[in-house]
Amino acid sequence: MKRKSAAVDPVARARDALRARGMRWTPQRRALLEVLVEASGHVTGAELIERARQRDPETTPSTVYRTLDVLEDLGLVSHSHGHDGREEFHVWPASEHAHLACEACRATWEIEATEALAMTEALARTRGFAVNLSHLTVSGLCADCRRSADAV
Amino acid sequence: MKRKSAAVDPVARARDALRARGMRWTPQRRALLEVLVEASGHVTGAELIERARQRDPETTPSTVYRTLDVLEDLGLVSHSHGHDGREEFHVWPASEHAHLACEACRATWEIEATEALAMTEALARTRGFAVNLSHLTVSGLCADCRRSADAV
DNA sequence: CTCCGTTTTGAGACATGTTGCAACAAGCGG
DNA sequence: CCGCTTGTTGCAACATGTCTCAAAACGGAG
Repeated sequence: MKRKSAAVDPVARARDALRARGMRWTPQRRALLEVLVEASGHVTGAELIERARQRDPETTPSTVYRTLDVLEDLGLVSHSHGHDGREEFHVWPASEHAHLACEACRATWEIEATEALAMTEALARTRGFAVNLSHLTVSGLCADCRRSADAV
Repeated sequence: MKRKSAAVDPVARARDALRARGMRWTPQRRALLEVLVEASGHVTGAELIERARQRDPETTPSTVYRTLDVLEDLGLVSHSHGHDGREEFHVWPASEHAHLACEACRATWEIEATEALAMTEALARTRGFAVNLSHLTVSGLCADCRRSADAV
């Protein structure tokens, strides 16, 4: 008998977190959660809508975006903006981190909190500003693209 | 006789810069440039379209955005993305700088290159990554909003 | 001044989100 | 099991950009 433990199954944990806040567990939210457990790394809003539609073609964008907002409040996803401003969702971040994005080749990397510490601490000290690291995307040119640009 | 010196008038300088690259000087570009010389600080794309329409109601969005792209190539404007991903244009930046944006009160500040140096240098050293500081917006909570949040 | 090649423009479709509002339904209490 | 209350959904309109393509026009050559 394969029964999932509520403490381990992320979908069940999300459900409990919602209920604990007086929010509701709906088929739409369940569907998106199922999409999310199968996603990894970064996904755009459009991709999530696309995948949710494969399960249920009735899926509407506004519900997806609203659900993502709720899940972000719960800390289950976080979002930042790519170099072009499009939203990118990061699912179940193991640790808080920022992103690095190359404007030329579009590759991205993660910047762990420790690596950004010098800046976030400086801002906290001099301005009392609390940086939202998860939302941060640093763009520029990666080492490879920089070399290519020099060659021109 | 009030004649403008080409070396001083920013609109004339933009015109020359365009021509030097084999690009053309059109009424639409001139109109946007005139809007820009009267703008200061940060403006969103929508605001620029709005203002350009006050001069010429025929102004179309695609032309405005394309012109802004061209002017960014020339270094006359730069753009970054606000906390919600919307474009924000910075006109004739005196110096390269990043932005700080409070997610709660929407206030913004500028971060001079020296202040961000610790991070940009670290990324250059460890990853060979060249940060595009002008495009960078760091979001989070400012000192005031952080206090308010604590109070809740 | 006219012609021509090339760059720009404008129109409209499309992409990605956001928002207001009326209808719906989750989950609680009887 | 039935109704209520209140959180959610879906629709449709809007907001902000981007892209394609034919038509217009800049600006240099003749």
